[in-house]
Amino acid sequence: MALAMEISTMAQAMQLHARLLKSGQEDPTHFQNLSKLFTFSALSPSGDLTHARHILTNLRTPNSYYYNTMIRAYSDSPDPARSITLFLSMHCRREEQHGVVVPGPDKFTYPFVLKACSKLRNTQMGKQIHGLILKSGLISDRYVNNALIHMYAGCGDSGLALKVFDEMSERDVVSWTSMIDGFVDNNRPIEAIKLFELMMESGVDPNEATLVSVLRGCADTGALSIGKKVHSFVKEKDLSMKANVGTALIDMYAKCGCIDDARRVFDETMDKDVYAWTAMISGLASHGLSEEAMEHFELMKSCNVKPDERTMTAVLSACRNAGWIGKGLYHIRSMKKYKLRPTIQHYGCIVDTFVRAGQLDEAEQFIRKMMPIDPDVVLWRTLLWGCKVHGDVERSKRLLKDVELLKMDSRDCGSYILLGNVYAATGNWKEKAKMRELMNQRELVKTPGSSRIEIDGNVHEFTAGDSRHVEAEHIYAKLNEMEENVRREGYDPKVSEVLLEIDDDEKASQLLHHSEKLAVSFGLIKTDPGTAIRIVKNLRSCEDCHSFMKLISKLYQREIIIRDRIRYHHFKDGECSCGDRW
DNA sequence: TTAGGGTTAG
Repeated sequence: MALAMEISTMAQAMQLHARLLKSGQEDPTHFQNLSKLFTFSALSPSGDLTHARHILTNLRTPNSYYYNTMIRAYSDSPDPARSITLFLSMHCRREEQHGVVVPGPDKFTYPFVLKACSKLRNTQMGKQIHGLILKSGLISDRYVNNALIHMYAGCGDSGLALKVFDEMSERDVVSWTSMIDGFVDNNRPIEAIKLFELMMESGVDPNEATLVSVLRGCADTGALSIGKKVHSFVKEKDLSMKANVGTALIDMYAKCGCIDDARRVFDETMDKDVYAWTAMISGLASHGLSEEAMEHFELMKSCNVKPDERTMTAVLSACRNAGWIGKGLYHIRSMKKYKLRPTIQHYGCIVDTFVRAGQLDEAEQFIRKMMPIDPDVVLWRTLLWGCKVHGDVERSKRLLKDVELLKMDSRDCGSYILLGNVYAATGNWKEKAKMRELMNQRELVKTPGSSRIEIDGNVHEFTAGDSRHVEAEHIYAKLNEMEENVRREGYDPKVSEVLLEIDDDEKASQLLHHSEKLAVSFGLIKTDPGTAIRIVKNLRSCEDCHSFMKLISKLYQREIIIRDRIRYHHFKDGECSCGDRW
């Protein structure tokens, strides 16, 4: 016991360990202490992995617990590759220093090393380890399978993740959650929501993690009614107080256009941390409520919650949406105070603020002279987009020469398309044609715009020019009919009747979604603003949509709210709250 | 042992 009390620092432990090794004595108390110290240094957030590794290296008879714990610690560290290296030494039963034989991997080893593969997005290694698991006979282990799902999804292959999930004989809540989360992370939120529903039908009780994942899926698709159902579930189970679920709810409501509900959840959330505050600030900012967003930021600081990089992005985007250049500059400078280093996103917000205010000179100077880091394609594209909007042909020509956007990221179709548009705006049709040709040569497929809409709890997804939806024929027929009406008579109020008819007969027809046709927006007229927001959320041709909404709000004398990529637009009597900068 | 909240632009 005396010995146990003695060992309280790593140095003492090392010393004693060396002494004991030398004398050949083995004191069980000592090893118990060493094990405790090892676990502490490997697993506590303040732990020192070099110490833990040192202990492991010097053990005479290391058991798999030590190795597994070390692999686990490495997989959570900033350098997960070490986790794989150590795993390989276990796999090869490689002898470490002092002739110590390394234990082989067991069912605890695999989940940790798979996590490292996921973090490194190393599918190849993940697949090889999957092979080893098959050979080892551990493939029926639930934990191992759950980790495999997570690994494949984390590496961007939700198909393989689903294969593992499907082939599992016994699934638990973690299996379901990992798969749901994997779908969300791989931009398949509709499948995520469907799987969640299937999970409920199967009688598996979701936990907080599941709810958080499915709420993220709802936020991505605008699936408000499912989000609301989840919220009721949260209330029933009395989970709403938890900050993680609260944050997911705030984000979901804000992204579905229900800022009041977001505020309500925020007020109910106990122990608001930086995540919850950031979700609220960013939601307010995207709803054009910049003043309130800044008030929340001040309030957050007065509650002793320190902002992080993401909070600052939300704050800067509030400044951007309000057109506050001075404030934006003030806040990006203030980041130093919080020991935060501005990233390209933060600088991007500032450049965008200049661009939106039409201060293209300032924007360019800022990129060239004020930024301590190299600008990326997105930044140059923001400026180029500004040239197009503000008709600064000379600058765009100069930028095209100087910046060589295409070389910076030759796989990014957005640049080609924007450049093509700029050339077209300057009347340079030859160059525009060249862009198209270049895209073809490099075999770039134009990423189509896509949007999703929820009807009666089902989320439908559409891709521009896509005709795979089961009701596609009807939908496109109606779209064409409406488009014809518009073309013939300007705006035709009969359109709303057509829509009502569609609404009664076939629900699917609300899914008027995007093609880059104006007709897209018609579906909003007889639906609530929340639906309107959700439909146009991903619209590409915002300019068309914007002018169309002005027309509709005037004709129908009602308020319409839509959201483009940056903010919400409130149309009243044909005027938009954003000051109509289109 | 495994899963889990907030960011911009396009």
